[in-house]
Amino acid sequence: MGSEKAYYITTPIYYVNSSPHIGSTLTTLAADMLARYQRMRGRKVWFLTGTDENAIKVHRAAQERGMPTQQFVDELATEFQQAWKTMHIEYDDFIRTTEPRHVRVVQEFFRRMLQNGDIYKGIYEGWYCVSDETFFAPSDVGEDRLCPNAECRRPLQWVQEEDYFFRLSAYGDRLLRYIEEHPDWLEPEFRKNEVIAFIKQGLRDQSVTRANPGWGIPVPGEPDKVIYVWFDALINYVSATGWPEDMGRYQQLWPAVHLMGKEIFVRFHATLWPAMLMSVGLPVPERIFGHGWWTIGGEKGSKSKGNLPHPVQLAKDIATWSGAEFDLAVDAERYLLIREMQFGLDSEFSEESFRKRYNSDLANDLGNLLNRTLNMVWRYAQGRVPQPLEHNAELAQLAEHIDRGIAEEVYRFRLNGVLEQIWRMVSRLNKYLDEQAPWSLYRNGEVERAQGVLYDVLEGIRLCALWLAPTMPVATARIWEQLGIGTQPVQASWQTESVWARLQPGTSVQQPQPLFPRITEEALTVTTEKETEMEGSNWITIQDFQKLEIKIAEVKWAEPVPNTSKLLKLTVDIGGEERTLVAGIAETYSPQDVIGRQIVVLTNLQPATIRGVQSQGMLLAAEVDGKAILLTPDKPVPVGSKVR
RNA sequence: GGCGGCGUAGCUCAGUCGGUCAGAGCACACGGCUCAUACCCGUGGAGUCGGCGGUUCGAGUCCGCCCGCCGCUACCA
Repeated sequence: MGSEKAYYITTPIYYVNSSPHIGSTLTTLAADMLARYQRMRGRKVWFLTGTDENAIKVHRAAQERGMPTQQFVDELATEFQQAWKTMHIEYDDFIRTTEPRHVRVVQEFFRRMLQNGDIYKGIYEGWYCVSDETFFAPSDVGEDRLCPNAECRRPLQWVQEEDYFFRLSAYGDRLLRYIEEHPDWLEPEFRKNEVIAFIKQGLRDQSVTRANPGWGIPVPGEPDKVIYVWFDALINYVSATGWPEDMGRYQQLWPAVHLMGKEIFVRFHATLWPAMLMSVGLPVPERIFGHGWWTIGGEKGSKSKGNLPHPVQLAKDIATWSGAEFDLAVDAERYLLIREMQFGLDSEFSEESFRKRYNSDLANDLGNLLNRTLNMVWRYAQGRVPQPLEHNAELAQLAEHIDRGIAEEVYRFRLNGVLEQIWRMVSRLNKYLDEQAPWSLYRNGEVERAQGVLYDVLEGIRLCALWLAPTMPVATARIWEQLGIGTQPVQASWQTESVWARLQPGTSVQQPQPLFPRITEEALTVTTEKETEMEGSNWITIQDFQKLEIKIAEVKWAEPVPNTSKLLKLTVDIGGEERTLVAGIAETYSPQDVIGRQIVVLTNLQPATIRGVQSQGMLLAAEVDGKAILLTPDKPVPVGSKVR
């Protein structure tokens, strides 16, 4: 690495309690795209991702599996690395918070902040579960004061623990001033406003240590305490630079551009982290961008709900639907994940719209363009790149505009906008072919003119592939290969290659080979049938049904759950036993409406704490336009009657 | 509750300082082409720009109120 300041881009370090999902894939993919773009533009780039391994929950998850914690995190870190490799994501560094290089720096941060008075000793109070060795926020604890962990449910203790605190409260004004003076620092804009509102309401000091549960980074000089997870995790961005030992490397890298999901933008990346850096005397990050989520039915998709595909599985699906080679299906997925999302906002995930987009953009527009052009090159120019007739000023100018447009979109993190820019050229080329109709020219004996048109289109395709390389590194390499170019676009210099008429006449092109075969209805039907066979149908067996314990209950009491609009807390009798239920029926029913009524309750559902209230079962209701309509017995029945 | 945002063609959304802003893409219909992965190209529909008032010569574009939806509101990697 030279001495010039690198483009240092980061993703959050991912929590190793499960495998990569579509959310972490989105962040990492976006970072990969930006890193590849900057690299092609000739900047030194350092792309960092990694895993967060010090959380107490990780330790517990390992213990539950009867596995040494280190081995557990090793395996999950490997899983992340493999997933990224499969998705054609190429990072420069993968940091793990259990690594000594990170632990040292966290402790150094702690020491410095203790020294300058920003960390002080205080009393942390909270609900503590002895069994889980975990603190819970008051908002997570129900009135029953039982452990929110559904598998635990033991009584919690109100404990006071001597802990260290970070004087976050002292940084509000400095943060606000910095935000004001650097309008592009936090993006998107509407989230910046959330940060401002958050800071303006007043910042509170933050506890940064916990009693040592046998896992985590020890507090220097106090082995009975560990650094609390957020304080530890955020520092990875600096510890990966080699600070403070390798100041040369640090100076080339820091500050970084941070990319993350919106859930950890406001409080952590845009508030706590910059304040920590200010305290230690380091520059704050260069840019901080929080993107939206893929949603299903308006809610954040999650693996536990099983409603969003696993990224690798989605690539396999695309390959199956279309018949595309797996690596090209991966690139197609990369394209779709970026193209189908307004990067700052949430986007609704739909397989169908992914398929439509695949067909219209990749198969019909881009793929078919390459295919039809090469076909004509073989027919009308003996499979060699022909001579241009004259400089095509119009297309050359369009290329320049798009090049500039891409730079602008990249700066604003509008990654879908980058792709929209490129499609201006794809569309123009398809149209240009129709306008010029080289097949007619050839038939009329105007061979050179026909060939000139083909040159222009080939050149346009070459540029599109160059521009698309950060998004689809493998597919664009195939395109250049088919054009007879001996190098890969990802390794090309944007500056020298993003210029009209770089394509060398005379070189042999390859026989056209569809990169992105269309997804047809027939293929889809076959796939669906296959899936049905493989996964079993949607039928459940009578045994499955018998696992459900459904009873008639009587509502003894009902009251709204504070600070919610949809929730009622119900106390019900299920036949000699009282249960508390949280039900989302407040939009349809008031407490008086339901008290005394008989309802249908699923009584052996795993309890869950909702808004601080533990719900010990689920009331059954019909859903009409999103509102709940209660199910009740046709005539009064003994409370506790089984439903079957 | 407080702060912020959104509600524009069937769908997803653009609309910068108020005056060709009533738009794009997809979908649909019709037409053209035949080099191509039944592709590509062209044309079209018309939507009270959430509702009601107001400011203005003129308002999706500013102001007020109302309806609906959403985000943030501290320890959730």
